[in-house]
Amino acid sequence: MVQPSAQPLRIPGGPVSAAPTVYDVAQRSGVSIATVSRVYRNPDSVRRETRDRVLATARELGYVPSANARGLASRSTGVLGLCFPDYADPDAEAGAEASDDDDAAMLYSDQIIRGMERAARRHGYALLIAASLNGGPASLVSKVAGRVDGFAVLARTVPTEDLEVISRRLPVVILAGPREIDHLDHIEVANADGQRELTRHLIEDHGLRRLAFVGSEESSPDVEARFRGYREACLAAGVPVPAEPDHRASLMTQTEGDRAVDVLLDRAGEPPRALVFANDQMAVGALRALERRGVRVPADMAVTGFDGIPLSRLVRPALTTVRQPTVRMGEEAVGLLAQRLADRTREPVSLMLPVTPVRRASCGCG
Amino acid sequence: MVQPSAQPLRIPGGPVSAAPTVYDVAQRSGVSIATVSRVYRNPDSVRRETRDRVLATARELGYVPSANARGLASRSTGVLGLCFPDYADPDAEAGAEASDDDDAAMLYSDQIIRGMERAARRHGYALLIAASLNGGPASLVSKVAGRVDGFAVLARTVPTEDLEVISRRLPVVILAGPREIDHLDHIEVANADGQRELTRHLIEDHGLRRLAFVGSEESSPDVEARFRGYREACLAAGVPVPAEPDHRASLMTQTEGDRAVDVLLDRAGEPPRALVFANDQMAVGALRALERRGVRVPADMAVTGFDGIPLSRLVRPALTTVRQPTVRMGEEAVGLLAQRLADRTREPVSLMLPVTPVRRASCGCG
DNA sequence: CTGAAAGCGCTAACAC
DNA sequence: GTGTTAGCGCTTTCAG
Repeated sequence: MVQPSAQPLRIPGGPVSAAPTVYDVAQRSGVSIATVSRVYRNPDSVRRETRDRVLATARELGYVPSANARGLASRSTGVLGLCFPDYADPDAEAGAEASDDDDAAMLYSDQIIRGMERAARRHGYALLIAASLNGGPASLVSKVAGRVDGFAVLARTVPTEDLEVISRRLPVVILAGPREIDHLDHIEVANADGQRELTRHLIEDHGLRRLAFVGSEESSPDVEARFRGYREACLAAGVPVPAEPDHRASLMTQTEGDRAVDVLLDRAGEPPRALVFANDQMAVGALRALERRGVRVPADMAVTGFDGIPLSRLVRPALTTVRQPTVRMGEEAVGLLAQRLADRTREPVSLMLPVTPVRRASCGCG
Repeated sequence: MVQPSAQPLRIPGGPVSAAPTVYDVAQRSGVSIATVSRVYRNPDSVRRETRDRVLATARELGYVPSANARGLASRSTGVLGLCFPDYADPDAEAGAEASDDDDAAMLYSDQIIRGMERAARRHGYALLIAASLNGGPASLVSKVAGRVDGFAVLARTVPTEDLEVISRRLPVVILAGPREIDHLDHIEVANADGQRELTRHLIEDHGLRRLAFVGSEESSPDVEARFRGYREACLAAGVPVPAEPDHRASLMTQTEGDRAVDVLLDRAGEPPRALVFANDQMAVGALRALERRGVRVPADMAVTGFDGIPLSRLVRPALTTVRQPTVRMGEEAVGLLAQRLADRTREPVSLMLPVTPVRRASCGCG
């Protein structure tokens, strides 16, 4: 049987010809492009017979609807986005290679991706993820923003000014960190609460009263909040309340945690009995430094971190820390986006998610 | 200062007016739309002065380029995709909630996402991820395929027929499983090698000669390959070679692993000394069942799994298994896609990635 | 270096 | 049920 109008069929694997469009399918199956469109968008609105014919030719031609054209015409994509910074702690990567497997390198962002992916799936959305890499005028932003119905941004990934502009066009939710723009939806975690509770535990349950807090040089709202919680616990327990962290690391990496130990223990005066780090990475580095110096943990020195990264459980002694609800953050983010997509006039929401202290060996528990 | 032509500026947070387009920016900054376009695509081709003016109005208007329109016009998106089945082992989810944290629920697909995300980032692509949920005629496919420059599919996620059609239009790489379509790029893991080595270890290093293999009812190429490796090891060691798995579970879940133990141990004849499961989930379930029955692992019974999921390390005794290079699979997938995008005429590639046996307590090691 | 004009492939009213 | 007709917002020659 000879094909009426040309449109030569292709041999799979051969060079690719121009992709067939609704027009090709329509012409070949003897209907209008509108009908072809309907077959894909709302199958029931087309007579069964017609539909089958269209689907058959589509298949025959290798027709794949262009989501771009679709999005352009319908102004919606069915995709949610996530932008985050290019976290790449060289220490972490190195540690992972040496480690038993890949899990140690699981990052904060990976967990959020997991949460968002699951939630997005439930809501019928796909997820577009992009890490900032710095490019042209509106690189990351234009890459994601123009392609999704709404998206989440990890704090400080996108310049506030850009966010301001974009958020005028589509729903954006800010994750972690402070609410940079007050009319946006926002999700943060109870940093202060977590650090306060952990510190209280050290002081009251373990009877430690000489503590040292290690923060970061760079001002970070998260770290500040944690320090605040630390101070509150000291205050409540009648322990001297420091005005400043005992040490500020230049980066919150393992190497810097290691260095912090040297700084703190070589300082004049009586050394602390507990090292409270603002994140797990530094605490892990500290564990190594202490071992090297022959300081026993937790017998001679308690150590705590913050975040609850997988690595915290793998090190010996296992690290006492405060776990952030990362997966849940991702889920909540999708929830907020979905809600705002449904009602743009809704009042901006700010969620504070609870954290959970995890007591392990490094503080003397377990 | 009064604005010349209307285009009212908006108050952040207020109701959203129609999004500004190149036309708005062009008109307002006194250039043509072509120039606006150039400013974003190739900044150097526009006089600095003009460019700054355009960028300024763009910002003022809250202009965000539409990636859809861009993709439509330029036929490329800068996005790679990943499709995978909606793995949702109820057992795993439940276990995770009870567990210390979220890591236990890290799935195979999550690891691959990690690998692809990192690699995509390095190659300058964003990643679109979508789990199959079954929808209209070409649901998953049309959602992803029309939106990306190329994508990876976890075996059996998309009907082979659909894949056949789509792969005529854009690069596709098949992950794991058999190469359903022989002219596509393909990545698989050395299932047989891994299982053979693990089995050899059980027989030669631990002196076990009465083993039982648990596969799946549903025919799965991965499981078949693992069983093949198992048989090869038996053959090489002079142990009786079974024609069929000793048991086939209906699903490869924890519950079924539990059931398998009952079936195997309540069978007439001498019970096995080692249980070799085709995946970790079942092995974990078996561990629980054995404990309940008072069978000591590994003293009375060795147990092994396959996959190397995080949970395998968390259970007690820790599970001996074979780790799949999941993250690397994701990375390689991006690599293959990037290469094919650069040269469509390239010969199809099939990669076989090595796996690594992980000896832990459940087989008598560690 | 900049502008004009022709699409890219699809959806969405609105007729028939 | 199905066809017609406009765009959606941007890129891309081709002129100037």
